[in-house]
Amino acid sequence: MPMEKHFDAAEAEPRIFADWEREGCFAAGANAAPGAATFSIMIPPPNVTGNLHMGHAFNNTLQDILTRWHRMRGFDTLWQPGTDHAGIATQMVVERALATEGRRRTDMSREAFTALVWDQKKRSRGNIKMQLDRLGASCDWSREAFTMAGAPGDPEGTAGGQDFHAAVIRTFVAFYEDGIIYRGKRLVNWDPHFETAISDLEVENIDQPGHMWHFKYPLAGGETYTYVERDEDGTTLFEEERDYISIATTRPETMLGDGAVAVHPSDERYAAIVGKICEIPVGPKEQRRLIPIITDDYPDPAFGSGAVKITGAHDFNDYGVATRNGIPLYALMDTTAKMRSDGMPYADAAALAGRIARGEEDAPADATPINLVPDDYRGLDRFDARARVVADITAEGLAVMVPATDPRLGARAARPDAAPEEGGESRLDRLVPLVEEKVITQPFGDRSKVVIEPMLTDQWFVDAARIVGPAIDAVREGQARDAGSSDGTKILPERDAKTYFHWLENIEPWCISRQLWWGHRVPVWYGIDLHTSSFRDDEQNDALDEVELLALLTRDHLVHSGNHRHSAIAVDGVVERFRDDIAGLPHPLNTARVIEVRDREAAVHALAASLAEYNVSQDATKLVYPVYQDPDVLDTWFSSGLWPLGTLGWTGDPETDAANDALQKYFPTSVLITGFDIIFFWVARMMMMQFQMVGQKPFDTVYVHALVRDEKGRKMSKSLGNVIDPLTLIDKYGADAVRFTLASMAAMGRDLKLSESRVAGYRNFGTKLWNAFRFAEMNGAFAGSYRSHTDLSQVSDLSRTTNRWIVGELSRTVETVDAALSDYRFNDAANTLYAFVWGRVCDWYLELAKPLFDDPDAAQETRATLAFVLDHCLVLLHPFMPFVTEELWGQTDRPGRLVHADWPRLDAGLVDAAADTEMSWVIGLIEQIRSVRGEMNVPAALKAPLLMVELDQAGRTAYARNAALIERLARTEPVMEAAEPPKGAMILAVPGGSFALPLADIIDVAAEKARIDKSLAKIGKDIGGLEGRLNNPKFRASAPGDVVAETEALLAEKTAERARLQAARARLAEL
RNA sequence: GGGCGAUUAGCUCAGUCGGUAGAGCGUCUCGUUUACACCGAGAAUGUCGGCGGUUCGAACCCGUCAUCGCCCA
Repeated sequence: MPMEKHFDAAEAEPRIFADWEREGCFAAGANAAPGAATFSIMIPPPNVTGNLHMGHAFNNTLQDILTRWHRMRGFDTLWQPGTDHAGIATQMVVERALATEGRRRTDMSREAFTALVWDQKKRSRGNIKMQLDRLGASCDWSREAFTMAGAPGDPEGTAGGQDFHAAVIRTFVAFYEDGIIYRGKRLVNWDPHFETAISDLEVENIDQPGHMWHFKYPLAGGETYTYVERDEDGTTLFEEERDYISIATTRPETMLGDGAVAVHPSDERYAAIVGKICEIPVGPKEQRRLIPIITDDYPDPAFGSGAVKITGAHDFNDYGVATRNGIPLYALMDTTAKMRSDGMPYADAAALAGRIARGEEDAPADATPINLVPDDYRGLDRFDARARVVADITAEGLAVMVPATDPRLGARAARPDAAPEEGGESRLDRLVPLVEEKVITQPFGDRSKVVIEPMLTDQWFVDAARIVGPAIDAVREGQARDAGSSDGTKILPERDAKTYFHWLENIEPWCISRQLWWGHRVPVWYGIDLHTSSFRDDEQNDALDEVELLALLTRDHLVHSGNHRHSAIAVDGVVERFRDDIAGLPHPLNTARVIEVRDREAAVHALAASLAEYNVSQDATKLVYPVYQDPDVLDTWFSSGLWPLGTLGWTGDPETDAANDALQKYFPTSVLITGFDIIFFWVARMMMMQFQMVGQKPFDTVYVHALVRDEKGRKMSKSLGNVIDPLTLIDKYGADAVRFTLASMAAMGRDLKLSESRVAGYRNFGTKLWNAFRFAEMNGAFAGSYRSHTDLSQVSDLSRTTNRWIVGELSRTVETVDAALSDYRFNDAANTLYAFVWGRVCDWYLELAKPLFDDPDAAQETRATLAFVLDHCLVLLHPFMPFVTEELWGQTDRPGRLVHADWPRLDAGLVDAAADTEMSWVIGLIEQIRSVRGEMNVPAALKAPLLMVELDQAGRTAYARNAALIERLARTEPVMEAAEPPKGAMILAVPGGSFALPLADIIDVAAEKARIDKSLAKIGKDIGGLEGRLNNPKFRASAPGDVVAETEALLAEKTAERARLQAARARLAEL
């Protein structure tokens, strides 16, 4: 039964994929040759609740191409799949679902909530796998990893043999013990929507139209100074007496937390008032806060008024100024970025701040308890507060006023008025508050899309600068490495290594704590520090009396006392250390049992209760020392930073790890394929973390790919609505077409502009391949004596040039494809295959083979050659188009599946130069005849007579050996010799001679003249150029010999061709 | 403001060592010749962004300008 005319992708792909999986074709080590080298790739883990977009399709296609290529070559291959737990994103998914029922996460316990997230994880994990399966990704799912596998609450335990959680926690503890991780109160990027800190990488700075307000900060005590503005030459431009300093700000609501006004030390305009005190022009009049005017290098004298208000707790630049100058950091907002309503009343806070500003009192190390939000602003959203502040200051007349026509007002500026006589009333005198319209860069959370608020909070940080060294060195070595060496890690394309270096060499501390519930909980436990100045064992009698107990019990004391803290992989590991902490306490406190409680509040409670009970019972065995775990979780990237080790079941225990075959075999991994957008997020951090934990690089090579854009070159985004879902494309065109499209466009470091017509084109390519097989089958290619594509003997002694030629072409193609894939030039590999399969095999070889099937002497070897060549097409295309190739492979009885077929190793001796020359000549002749026929409108059905006018020996031999092929493909009668072409015949100049098509009654003489004239013009131009070069003595002197020889040969050939054309033209002129 | 990249056929892009520019798609003409109309045959289309330099020779190397994009601040 003949094959169908098309490959039915929708039917075949799921079936084929299921076969592969069922037979374990993708298992680590499948098809490995004995003693084979390993090849391992770790998938960049997608978000477990996410969906794969075009970028993932691209990324995974490239990984699959490399994986399948190596597996067929007999490497011990592992492609490790898995997902990450995506802290914020996943918590968001579950919280959103809760919100539809009107519930919030805080309505339930942390355990109950995370149980819901685990459920969600279980539900969505299959989605990613399904999508990768549809793409044909040959991952080993039996080893599927998850960045939170084995964490408390994981219903699947340590599936896949990896306790990823343990690896993450162990790493944290190791870093903690080395002091690489530390806790600090610093300004961090705070996401008010998710109420968590995020790292600077998770912030997108976006330019937006905004405003800059100008306000007057009055000098305290009615002081005045002369404000003078001068130009570059020192000429006075403007001078006035002022009792204020003018400040520009884009964030008026933060004025409430100002600690100073800063000017540049070189700014002469303000020199007279440096060191003086000014007043923040907002808040209750009777408690106006006073702040000093200081100097710092940060203010830019040319920007705004040159004076900058300093709000250390709400701006990163101001934070620097404040810490350099000892200015207190006053926090103004709560975790949702509303103006604070906790802490002391405004009057007390303002008074305290005043004493600090006047130097009457030292600023506390932690100014957080001081709430400087005036009572009637408390609880307002930050943007509402901004409006209120602006309105209040303006109402009080402390806004800087300008004429309504000031251009800085932007669109709101009044146009210079029409003259009064035209009916306009002059308003030039009218003054309005100076509110500049300008573009301001604002930070947005990449997940929440809300404006990020710099906030002063306690967080955990990785001191990345301490561990960055080996990560930089390794890539330096990698970039410098010679061919064949595997020193260090090579980043491709090289330009991305520059980005990598730039970031690592300027690395900042990495904030790794997140105020979320979903994630690896920070393995640190706290216990209340009872060694405080306010607690004394007054009698020194080593026993607690009631007075002392009362002091301890004072709630305020416990709430505000410090902490002991210790880190270990579990609470058991910290018990002993807490015992040491309390060993120095009075008896019997020093014997208290260390117990774990839920949180700090519970700890205070438990301690108080225990002390109270002791007071009554005097039973020391009932005394407890409660400790509690840090409530925060770790940044997801901290755990994905361990991906290469964690997925292989690394534990950090030397003995266990030495016995872990997979770890020993597949680490370090061969290559990481990932997008440029996570070089910092992920690649750099993996480098740092693997080096720190095991002292080895995680990968030999990092291939960084670009972005998949829409066909107009725009980024695909939900808001633009131009997202192309890879599954939709796969449904429509099949996975092979999608994969081939992506591969063929994967020029290193360049964005892909994806258009559907391109995908359709490669779907057609699959059909072309399909029909080539259909042809082969109809001609019994596989039914004959053909054995297998690995048996070279059947193509080593071919009698026909056509067969020798195509085998040589195949050999060259294999070489080119291997070279391209070795260099990660996926596009070159794909395009080479396309050109070979369609342009050589289908367009020429199949057509040339048809007459050979009718030749009893050639039919047998031609069938074998055809089968051999087509089988190689399948093998070579398999990494790119796995489905259609596997299906075609299965059309014939085979010992195994294509996925495990041997990658070709062809002998370079298969290339036959004589066969190449002969076939080029034959193809050239056929193309010429076809071209002339087409241009002269010779009916396609007409078999044209063909005359050999003159021809050298090589040409005669070539023609004789391929006469049947030429006459069939060019649709000509058997050739006749003619000493002179008849009048009106069309002349074809070929290497070594010329032919004629005597079709005088058909052709249009004028058109034929025009055709030849055109050819002559073109050839004349070519000859002119060639002669120009050869006649230049400097060319002969400086150019390499082979270039000169090549040029001479080309000139000779062109000159001969021109002579033939000229002769033909002369004959036409006789008509 | 700093850094990186791009500019080649109508569109999307290749172009390795400097040696007279290629592919796919699209367009036009012709064609049901027993693999394929998701096809075949043929054709047209270029100031390689501008200017300058190096060179016997520049799409390629250098400088500069223009436009666009990305990253960082």
